[in-house]
Amino acid sequence: MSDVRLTVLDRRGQRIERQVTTGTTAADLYREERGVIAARLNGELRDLAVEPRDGDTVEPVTVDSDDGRSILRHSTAHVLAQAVQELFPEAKLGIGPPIENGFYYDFDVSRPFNPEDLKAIEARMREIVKAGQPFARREVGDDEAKAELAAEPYKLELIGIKGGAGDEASVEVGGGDALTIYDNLDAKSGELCWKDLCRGPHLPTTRHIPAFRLLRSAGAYWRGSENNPQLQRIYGTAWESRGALDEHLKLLAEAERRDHRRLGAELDLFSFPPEIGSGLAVFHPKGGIVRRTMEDYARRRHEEAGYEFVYSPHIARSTLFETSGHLQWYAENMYPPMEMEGARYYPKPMNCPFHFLIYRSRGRSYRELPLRLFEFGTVYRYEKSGVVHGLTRVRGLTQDDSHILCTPEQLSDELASLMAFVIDLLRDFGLTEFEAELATRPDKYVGEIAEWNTAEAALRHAIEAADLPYVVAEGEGAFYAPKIDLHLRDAIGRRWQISTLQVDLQNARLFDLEYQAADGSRQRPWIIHRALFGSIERFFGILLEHYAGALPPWLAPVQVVGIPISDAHVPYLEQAAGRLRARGIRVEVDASDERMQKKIRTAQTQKIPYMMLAGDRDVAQKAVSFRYRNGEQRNGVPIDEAIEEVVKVVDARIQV
RNA sequence: GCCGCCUUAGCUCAGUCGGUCAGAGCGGCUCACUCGUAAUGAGCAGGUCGUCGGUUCGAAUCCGACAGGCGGCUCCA
Repeated sequence: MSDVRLTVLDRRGQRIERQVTTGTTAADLYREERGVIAARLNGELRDLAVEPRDGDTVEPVTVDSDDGRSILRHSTAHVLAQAVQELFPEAKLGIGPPIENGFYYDFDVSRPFNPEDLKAIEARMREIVKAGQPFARREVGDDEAKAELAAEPYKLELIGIKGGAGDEASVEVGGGDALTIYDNLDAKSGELCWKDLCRGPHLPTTRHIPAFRLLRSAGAYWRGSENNPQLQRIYGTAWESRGALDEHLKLLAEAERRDHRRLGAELDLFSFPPEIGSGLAVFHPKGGIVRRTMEDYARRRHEEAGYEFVYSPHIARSTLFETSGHLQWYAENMYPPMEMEGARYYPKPMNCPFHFLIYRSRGRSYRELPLRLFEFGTVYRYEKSGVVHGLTRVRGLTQDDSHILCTPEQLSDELASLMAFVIDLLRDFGLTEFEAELATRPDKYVGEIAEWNTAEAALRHAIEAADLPYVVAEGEGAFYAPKIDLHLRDAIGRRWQISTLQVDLQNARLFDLEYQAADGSRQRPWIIHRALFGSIERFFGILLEHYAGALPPWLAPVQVVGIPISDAHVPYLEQAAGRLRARGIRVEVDASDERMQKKIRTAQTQKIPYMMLAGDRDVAQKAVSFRYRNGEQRNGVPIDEAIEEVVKVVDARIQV
């Protein structure tokens, strides 16, 4: 009986109208197509076992697509949970969703997992994969599900909150529809091996897992709240092929190689002496050069863009932070106060109140607006001990902070040009891929909703004018302002948050900021807060990772190192170095006792852009020989030309 | 802050069952070598084994607290 008419797409997207018999499954439709592990039925992801009905449209989902990988990872998470419960029968199940590049599963266990446990679990998983257990879906009623899962308290809780979709728990119960349980069956006997409450879809069998690896275990709060019990989470990764897994593991190793904490020590850039305190960095001379170069360049660009430079102290009395609302809203992120002369002084967590006082120090005219106040302002924030991380999450940080005060009419244009300025400056640091996130009014907020809406609209306009890809993060704004967080992608595709732009009307009122308008009336200015690097420290760390330590010559602490073939050539190189120095180039001559080969190795590991060698042949030709970071060399370069080459690259701020 | 792991020389790390276990490589210093594109050789110096407390005849080693770090969670520039 050919009574079911279907529109069937193949993996190339070709549509074919087909008539099949009742009971034909998606698996039957794609029997000939390799790598198809699920189907999209009228746009919805389903198991391959699904039986399409008359008029349905069926598309294949291959394991190497985004959806396919998610399904693969979700199924691998199930295999993980099955292995854990077989080895640790007392383990209670939390949730086990796919995530970017992998999956995890949370368990409530009496004892946390250790690395040996992970090995044993992974071994058991391989057996389950090899056994080729089918994933079988069945729908159950709420009461039925509760009875079956009586021993799984967390699953019961999920059933209870079913419908509250949107979080990761929705992977387990979906939103609204009937509950489903997936049974893992013995491939031969059909006997039940394991089951889990799950929305699906899943791979046809565990054998369809080509490659996976468990990565680590860690504590994680149940349903993401620190008020809930802490479960033990196991992270893993799964891929459509052995090769894809290896690629991913290589990327992880590459990320480790680029770790700015490692590079900071290896290149002698900065350190975190425990004597100073957790999350408080010192920059060594070489790191200092990089940082100062970054700052100098940013300073110059800001000057050109009409910013005025201000300075403010690191501490202020409590009354200032009462006015700004920080003590009311932000106290838990602030360092505790110092008592003096009957007053309490707090280290500042933000620069804004100081800049507002500068604005308020005298009457302001609309003719002065937009007024752009800039400061490399060092602030201190109490970060919980567990979150401090290298330069990207510290307790003392310097923001390239500014506050722009403008009229309501200027707001939109100012934001749009600011956005262009931000992107342009970041591009000069060699960053090219940006994404914006519009963070809107949080639950804890001050001010009027109408003002928030105006501010949010202005920010949205700025993003759209800059033609940036963006997402909206509902409720993620600061308590006093909605904001744009700008993210960038680094050289190996990782996402970092950097710039932040906020529009704020609260503080103009809190600080009673005014300007006199053309008609003689007094008006409130709008305020734009913005930090472009985010913080100098964080940006420093991001750049280091982006470049894997091989900074472009204009930022490199040492731009050229002179390497003599023998001692006799030191004076010759010193002379060339002197000429480079006169052109503003940072150059050293390695006059140590080491062999020339060793000096090259040292310069290479220090990632110095230019090695300038000189031996008898070069001296005879009034030349030097270059060796570059990539190992290439250029011999017999006339000194004048060599100098121009370096100066040109540094001035142009290009990478070599 | 929470869970787990870690802390031995400037760095990276050995150190078994609690008893010559204070060790190596790199780095530093000294001497010799003077060399054409990623490690010349020899010698020397460096450590209250994170800190404090406990167990023990005896602690780098076992236990506890604290500090710092690492991986996550929560939070976030």
